[in-house]
Amino acid sequence: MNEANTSPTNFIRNIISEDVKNNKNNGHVVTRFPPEPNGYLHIGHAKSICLNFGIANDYEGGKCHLRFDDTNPSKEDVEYMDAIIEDVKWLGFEWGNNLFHASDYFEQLYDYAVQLIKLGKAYVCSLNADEIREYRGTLKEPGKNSPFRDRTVQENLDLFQKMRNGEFEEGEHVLRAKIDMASPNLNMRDPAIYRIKKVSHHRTGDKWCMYPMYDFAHGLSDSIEGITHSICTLEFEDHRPLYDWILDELGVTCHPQQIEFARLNLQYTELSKRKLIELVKEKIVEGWDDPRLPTLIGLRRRGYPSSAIRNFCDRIGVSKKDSRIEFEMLEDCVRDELNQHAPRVMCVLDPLKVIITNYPEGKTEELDIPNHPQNPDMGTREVPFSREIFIEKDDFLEDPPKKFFRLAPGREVRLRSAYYITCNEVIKDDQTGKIKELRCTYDPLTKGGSSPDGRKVKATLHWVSAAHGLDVDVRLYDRLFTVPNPSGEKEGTDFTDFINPDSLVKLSACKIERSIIGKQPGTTFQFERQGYFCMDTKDTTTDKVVFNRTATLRDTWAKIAPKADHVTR
RNA sequence: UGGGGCGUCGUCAAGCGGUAAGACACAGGGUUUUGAUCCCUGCAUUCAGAGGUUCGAAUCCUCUCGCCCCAGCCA
Repeated sequence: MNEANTSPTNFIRNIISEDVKNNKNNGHVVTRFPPEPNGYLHIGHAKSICLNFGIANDYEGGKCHLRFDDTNPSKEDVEYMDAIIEDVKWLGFEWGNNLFHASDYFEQLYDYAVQLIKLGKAYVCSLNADEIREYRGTLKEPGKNSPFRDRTVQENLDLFQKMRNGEFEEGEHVLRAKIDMASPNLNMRDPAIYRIKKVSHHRTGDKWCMYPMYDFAHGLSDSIEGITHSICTLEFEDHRPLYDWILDELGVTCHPQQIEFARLNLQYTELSKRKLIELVKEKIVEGWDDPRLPTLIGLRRRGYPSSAIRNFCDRIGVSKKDSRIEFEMLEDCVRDELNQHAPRVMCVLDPLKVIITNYPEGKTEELDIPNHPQNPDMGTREVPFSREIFIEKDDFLEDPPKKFFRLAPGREVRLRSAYYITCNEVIKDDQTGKIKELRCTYDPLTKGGSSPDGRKVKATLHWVSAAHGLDVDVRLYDRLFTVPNPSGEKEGTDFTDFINPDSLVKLSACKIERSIIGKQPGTTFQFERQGYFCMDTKDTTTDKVVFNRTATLRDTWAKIAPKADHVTR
């Protein structure tokens, strides 16, 4: 293993390290990530991708193949295949020439099936689907043999050839492995390994009218590719005896070791493909790339850096225990990354006009402001300051509670990197009584944000010059569900019952400093004192910039405020 | 007695017979021109429970309890 940049160890890496030490597989390590192209990748897949590709990276000469498990053309599509390739690349992994498809092996797989028939270990069964289910028995009772179980090899060969030739209709026959109808493991009760599907395949076209099942295709694909460790999720644990049976009966030289780990569950979201598809198809969200979704394409649009996701996958570890990760873990990874690299900028989400009465009318000063307070290498930018500015509505309280130390009548605060201002007057709307604007005075000696006499102010506010600021749309995203485990609530409820109505709040007429002009969509900034925001790649146009909130900043005030004696606005 | 798997801090997770790492969360404190960041400090006498083996057990044995997965011609 390489010394630097390796992921934390886990039980799978322990097994592999032991194998390498014992020179099993001549010391080679080959893994694979085998998605079915029937949906978009999500953060749960990222766990598997980081595991498989991470192992390949960390072991000398290690490889990880990207293989599409495309054995069911009625559910799969090239659209998904392209998206998956894009997502794995984005996550930062490479497979070189090792891009494969189970469909690449259809001919070999067919030969293997023929071989199994010749071995007397597979037969064509002419029971229909319902009958097969009946014959299978139940969890507690054994199944019974199919009446077609004892067809001769020749008869099976003949029938199987005819299946391939398209001489039968869908459902008329299936090819089954001949194992044990009394096995306590239902997967071993003569599982179907080929079924007729008169559907054209996105890669092989109309060449085939029958396709291999997962259990048959998967292990053999692994074997054909020389995979050493076939890592999959827990629900396949019961399939391992079948995986091994197929490879043993066929006597292949490469017999990979299947190892199972627990799939990722994340609080306040859903990671099942079926449910994600439902959210998209029912238009509960705006598409696969909706920033509220845990899909990689959605997270990317939301502004999550791939490094944050990789780091998250390292932090959560790998084990066989069913678990549900707290959302805070992911958020911390995102903040950790963005805090270091996101340039700072000021944006007022909910503007309140402030007129600085003693500042000369018509005057504009260009202030030089650092792009990152802890990292001078990120440079500075010019931000115009003038007599009329906007501050955040939340940053002023006419009658502040004790612990509120932002702006209030008679109080002095700092405008970030600009001046100290003191509020003298509150202008209200005659009709509604709502605060319309503030009249303040500034101290010319505090330019840059510090006073020569060393007096302190308790708060620093972000601001945007009214005449110079740009109007932008901002989308505030929050968790998609109101409960940690939407599918695990009381009986009779559906996960869609718990959609968070406030998961998306659209703001318009937010005011942002104009330094963002010319910046690329997809760039993530820190809006000082607000959070991290990513310029939307889809809806940003030349005359309207749209930002997606990636994450808020940690907000200690939000914790204190409800406990403060009184908060009025 | 259908089969398979899993139970270590609120959430993840190391640990593999020698006396409970780490991360997130949480709670205090310090620094601070972001109530951010950063920095300190605290946070499992105990490993689902009960017995047993041992000088010594989260680790080995026995039983009990709890949770997850499996009856697609899906993957």
